[in-house]
Amino acid sequence: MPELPEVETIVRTLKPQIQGKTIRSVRVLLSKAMQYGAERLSLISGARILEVSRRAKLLVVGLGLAAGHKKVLPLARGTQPDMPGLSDLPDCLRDADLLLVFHLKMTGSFFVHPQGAEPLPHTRLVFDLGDAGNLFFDDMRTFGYCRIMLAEELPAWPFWASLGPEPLGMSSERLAAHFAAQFAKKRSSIKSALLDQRIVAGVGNIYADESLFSARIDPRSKAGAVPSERLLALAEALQAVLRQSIEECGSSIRDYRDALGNAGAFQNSFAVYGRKDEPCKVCGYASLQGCKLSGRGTVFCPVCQTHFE
DNA sequence: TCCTCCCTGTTC
DNA sequence: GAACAGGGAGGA
Repeated sequence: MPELPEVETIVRTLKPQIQGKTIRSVRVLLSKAMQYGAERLSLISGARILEVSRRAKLLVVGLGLAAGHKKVLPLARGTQPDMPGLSDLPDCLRDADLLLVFHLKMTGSFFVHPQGAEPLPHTRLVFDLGDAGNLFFDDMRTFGYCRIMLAEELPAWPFWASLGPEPLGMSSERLAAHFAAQFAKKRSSIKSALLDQRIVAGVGNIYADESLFSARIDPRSKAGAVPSERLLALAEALQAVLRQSIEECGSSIRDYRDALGNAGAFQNSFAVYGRKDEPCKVCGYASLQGCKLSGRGTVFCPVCQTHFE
């Protein structure tokens, strides 16, 4: 389940394989995998891949269209730098003619296969890169998607427009202050708040549980009840966990692989995620407790983690 | 603010 | 053969 560190790892491993390459054509093997902009597929033929980047859990590919295709675009080029909703988009992507925006959801993955390779059972999209091979978008559970978008359309996409800040894009003190301001209005649990992409972008089930354990906060605590010094601990813990996971190329549980087919290593550092009924690595308490929050499996140590009500 | 649904492969 | 994995949309 690619969260921020896994998507970041995929960007880093995919980029050197496809940047600068030209897309000859695209095959759509599952129509719902092309969620938006499918009528623009023909424009992509001959497009050059300018950039591969990330925002939240989304992987964004910037394209420069072939000369004959540019004039077909419905909107005039050139974005205002202060356009709301675009402030988190790297400059190199604002300048692209067209964007491919991917959400990998639980099982989306990329792999560059040799030219002419046959699709696999879960291959949903194939980008023919000519001599550079075929880029496969595989997705067993078919929750993932690709959107073909103009940068100008991003602010009108509700999901994009609602995304909160990048947790690694600011100091831990500022992140803590942001948490304090956002959590104060919430009646839900602090874990639900961490998973809320409108509050902070890119955190999923793994890093929510791990950061709350590291900050010694019970995930069932009411978000607004956690004292500010604990929110600083949480901000520091979240950033540390995300940075360490990126360093270790993400967490490989079940099927996650980067764009070179390699597994990450951060799963070996899990303190609580997936360790229900196992002993706490810090206090030795015999069996970590499990519960459901926001419909997500949650694991925590009832001894180490303080409950705030 | 919470629940159900989407989807398929793995585990019990 | 049921339970489980879970991000986000949509509905209660």
